[in-house]
Amino acid sequence: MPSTDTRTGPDARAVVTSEAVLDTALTLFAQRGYHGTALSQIAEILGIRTPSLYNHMRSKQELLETIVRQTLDHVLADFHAAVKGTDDPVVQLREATRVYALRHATHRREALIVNRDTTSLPEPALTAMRQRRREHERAIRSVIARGIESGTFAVGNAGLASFAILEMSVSIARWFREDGPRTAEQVADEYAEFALRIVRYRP
Amino acid sequence: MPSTDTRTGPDARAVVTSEAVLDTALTLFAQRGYHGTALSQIAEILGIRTPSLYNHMRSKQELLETIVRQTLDHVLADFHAAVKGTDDPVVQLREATRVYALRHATHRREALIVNRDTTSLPEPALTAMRQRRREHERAIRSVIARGIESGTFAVGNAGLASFAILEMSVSIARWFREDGPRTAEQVADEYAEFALRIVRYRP
DNA sequence: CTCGCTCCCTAGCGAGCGTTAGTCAGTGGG
DNA sequence: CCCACTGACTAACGCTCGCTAGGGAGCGAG
Repeated sequence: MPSTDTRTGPDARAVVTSEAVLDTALTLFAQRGYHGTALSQIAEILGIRTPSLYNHMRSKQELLETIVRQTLDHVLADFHAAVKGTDDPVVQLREATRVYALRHATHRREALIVNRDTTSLPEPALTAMRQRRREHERAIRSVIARGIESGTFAVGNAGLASFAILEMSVSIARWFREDGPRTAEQVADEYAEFALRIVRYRP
Repeated sequence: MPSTDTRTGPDARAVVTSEAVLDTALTLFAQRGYHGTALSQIAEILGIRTPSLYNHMRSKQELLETIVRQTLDHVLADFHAAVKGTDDPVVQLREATRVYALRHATHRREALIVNRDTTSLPEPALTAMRQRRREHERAIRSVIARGIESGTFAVGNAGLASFAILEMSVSIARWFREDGPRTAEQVADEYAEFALRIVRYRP
């Protein structure tokens, strides 16, 4: 949440941090998209004029790049932590899906921006970010492939299954509400179960 | 594909139809997003100047609205045709998923635009389009709910499952290639099978 | 007290946007 | 043959965009 000054009145003067700028950008980019958001809108919410934003950031593009890079790094870190403890494809796929789904429920704005606006990044950032996503997808795919090899999973094509699992999780960011009937953890558990069903793991 | 004049040379004069404008908009909106696309880019591809576009359309917004409305209408028509012949939830869910997935493979550009840029529509079109999507989602959900009631499906929550099934299908538009290893029909069949697995239908 | 730093402000630049108005060349039908 | 229509053009509009320059108020440290 943007931390503005507590003073009010005619000569109230907002005091803004770079975290507040990033947070507001997060909200607006998620709502209207990167190209659909003007810096003036970010500034207005923070209670300052547009040029003052430049005390806290270098450019609009840098804002987007920061958001995307941080998010993808977290996703990869989540994944590696999730699969670390075991070699069992069942546990690995369940855990990898669970943390991925959980992140999309708890960090909805970041997820929406990454999925909608990554392509608006300039090169070379675009290629770097695409590579991070591919890395994650390939890792999931190889977990499924090992499960197929060992006869634990029964699915025609590991690639198709990995796409389906990843993208159904991404969608959580679109509909999940914190004040809804289910907690983020409950939803993540359900989706982890869906993932195992897709690869037809029968306990 | 844009149908331009066959003449070439220094004084070649492009001749453009409104279908060609829509088609080019489809390609660019899908590639760069609605806000990320300028009319000048559409005009350049068609080989005309920007103002000439107005001989074939009313506004940029109208282009987007046409794309979204047509696509969602086709999705709903697909669905109703798919479930018409039977009351069996298994067949209905498989067919509904199959035609939805198939459309996302064969009409990738439309699907990408609907999913990314629907929120850029002005009211009241936005509400109308959201309602069409909800209608579709609710219809899928009720198929699943009937399957649960009859004991054919075993899944905790029909809503969660319907979201997962719909959104994994949407993702096809992101990776499918016509010249890839699988045909659109094959992919659609696989995803229809995934849908039944998610609701744990055991043949 | 005062110096220097932080961070806001106003003013303004240059570019690009979607859109309108008005013009003119080519084409097909009477 | 000519006239109306189609569909391109140039010119220009008002607006918004991201961003820069330069100035000044408030605050903490010495």
